[in-house]
Amino acid sequence: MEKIFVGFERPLSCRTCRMNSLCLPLGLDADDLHKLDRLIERKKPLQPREGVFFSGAPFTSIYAVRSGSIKSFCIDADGREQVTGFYFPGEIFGWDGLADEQHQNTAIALETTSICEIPYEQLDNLGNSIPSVQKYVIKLLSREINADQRLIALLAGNSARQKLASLLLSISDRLAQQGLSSTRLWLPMSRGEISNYLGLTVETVSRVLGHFQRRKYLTVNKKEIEILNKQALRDLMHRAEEVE
Amino acid sequence: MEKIFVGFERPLSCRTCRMNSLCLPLGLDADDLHKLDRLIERKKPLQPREGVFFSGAPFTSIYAVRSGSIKSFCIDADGREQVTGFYFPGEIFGWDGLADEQHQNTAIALETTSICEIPYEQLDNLGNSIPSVQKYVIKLLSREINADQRLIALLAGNSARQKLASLLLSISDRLAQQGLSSTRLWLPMSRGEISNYLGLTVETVSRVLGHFQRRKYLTVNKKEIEILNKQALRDLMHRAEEVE
DNA sequence: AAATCGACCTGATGTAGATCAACTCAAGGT
DNA sequence: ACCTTGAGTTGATCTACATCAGGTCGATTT
Repeated sequence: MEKIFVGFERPLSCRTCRMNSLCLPLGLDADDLHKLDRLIERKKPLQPREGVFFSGAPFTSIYAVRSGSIKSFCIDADGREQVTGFYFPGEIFGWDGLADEQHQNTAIALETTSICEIPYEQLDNLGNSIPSVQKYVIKLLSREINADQRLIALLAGNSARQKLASLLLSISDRLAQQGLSSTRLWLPMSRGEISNYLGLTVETVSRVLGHFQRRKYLTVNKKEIEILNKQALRDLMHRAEEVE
Repeated sequence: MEKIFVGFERPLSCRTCRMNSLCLPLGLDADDLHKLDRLIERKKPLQPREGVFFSGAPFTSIYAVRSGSIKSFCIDADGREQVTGFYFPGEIFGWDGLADEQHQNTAIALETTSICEIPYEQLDNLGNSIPSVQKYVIKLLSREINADQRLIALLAGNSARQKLASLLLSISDRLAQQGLSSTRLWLPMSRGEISNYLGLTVETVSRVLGHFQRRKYLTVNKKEIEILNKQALRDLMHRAEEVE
C-alpha cells in the first residue's frame, strides 16, 4: 500500500528523492530506509505566505524543504518581528520547538513551496532501534548551532556591505549545493525581510545593492541577482575596507 | 573504588553535586548514575585565561562549569576576535565542535574556574544503552539553539542600552538559578569582552553603564554591579524608548 | 616612590546607517 | 482606462554610536 504523491514533483520515496544526500544521508540499508520512508509525510505544496507552524504551537515535527523556500521569525516582547532564518531545498527547519516542546518561531513559505514533514516522536522511536538516526539528529542540531554562531559573528561585528555580501554568498553556496546556478539567483524574500534578518533598514539594503551594482559586483533586477564578481564580495567580508 | 576529589570543592560524584539538577538532570536510577559518574572527569581548577579547548582542535568532550566562568570566542577571516558566549556554573559548553568533529571556538576561563569534562564518545555509548541520555543531549543542543536565536534577535534589532540591559538581566537570571543573588553581581569578563559580545565598543559600554547609574537603575563599582531597579531594565528591553 | 602598564572612564568630533519624505513602477481591482 | 496599494528606490537630514584623544586609577615593577 504505497502512498501515492499527486503533485508536480514526485519523489515517491526518500530512496528516489534527489535530495537524499542532503536531507537525511543516514547510510541506511534498504530495509531501514523503507521504515524512514513510511513515517515521512509529503505534504501538498504550500501557497506563498502559508504557515508551517506558529509561535507557541506544540512541537510535533521537523520539516525538510523539497522545493521553494521558508522564512522563520519570532515576535519579540515589544511586538516587532525578527527574522531568524531562511531555508532552501535540502535544508531542515523546526528545531526551535524541541527544547520546550513548543515552537518559538513561526515558519511561513516565501513562495509556492513543498516540504516533507517528519514527525519527531516517530523519528525518535526509529532512533531507538537505529543508532545512526539519533546521531544524525544530533549532527543536524550542531550544524544549526554553528550556523547561528556564524550569524551572531556577522551581526555583531560587520558593516551593512559585509552583511549583505555575506548573505548573498551564503545563498549562492546553498543553491550551488543542489546543483543550481551559484551566480544567477532569485531572492524569494522581500527587501524588508532581508533588512530585518541583517539588522538593517530597507533603504540601506537598497542602497548597498545599488553600490554593489555600480561597482559591477553584480546586477540587480528586482529579485533577480546575477553575481559578476564573487571574489570582490568575498574580499569585502574579510578586509573591512574596500579599495577604491 | 570511589574516585577521590582533592580540590577545595568536593562534589565526589554527580549524585552529591549541588548542580545535578541543572547539569544533567537525566532522571537516572542509582545504577545508571554510577555509570555516568565514572565517565566524567573532574579536572583540576583552571587558572584565569587558561584554555579549555582551541579553535581547530579535535572535538572530544563537552564541559560543564562547576564554579567560575568561561568565555568562548572565534577568530573570523579578518583576524578579529568575536565572543560567542559566556558560561556560568551549571551550564554546558563545547557543542560547537560536534558538527565537524573539530572546535570552531576557543574556550578560556575568565577567572579561577573548575569544570567537569564529559568525553563525548563515552556519553554517546552510554546513550546507546540509556535512551534518556541521548534525548537529554538533544534537549541541551536545542536549548543552545534557542539561546543563540535570542542573541541573534538582540543583536539585529536593539540599541546599545537594550543590549546591555538584556545581558545584565540574563546574567542575573542565570546566577539566580544557582541560588546566588540576582541583584548583586560580579562580572567576570572585561568591558572589552562585553562590548565585543554585544557588537559595541568599550566606550559605549562604559557610557551606557554610566547612564544606567545616573538613572539609578544600578550601581557600578569596577566589575561589581548592584541592580537597584530591575523593572526599569526589563521595561527598556520592551519599549524601545525611555520615559524621561 | 617613580615609572610602567592595562583596564576603564570621559569629552570632542566624525560617520554609517536610520529616519523622513518623495517618487516610480507593477499588480490588482472597479 | 483609472484608482489603489505595496514594494522598491533615491535624496536630504538626523542621530546613535564609533572613533580619536586625553585622562584617572590601581596593580606591578624597579
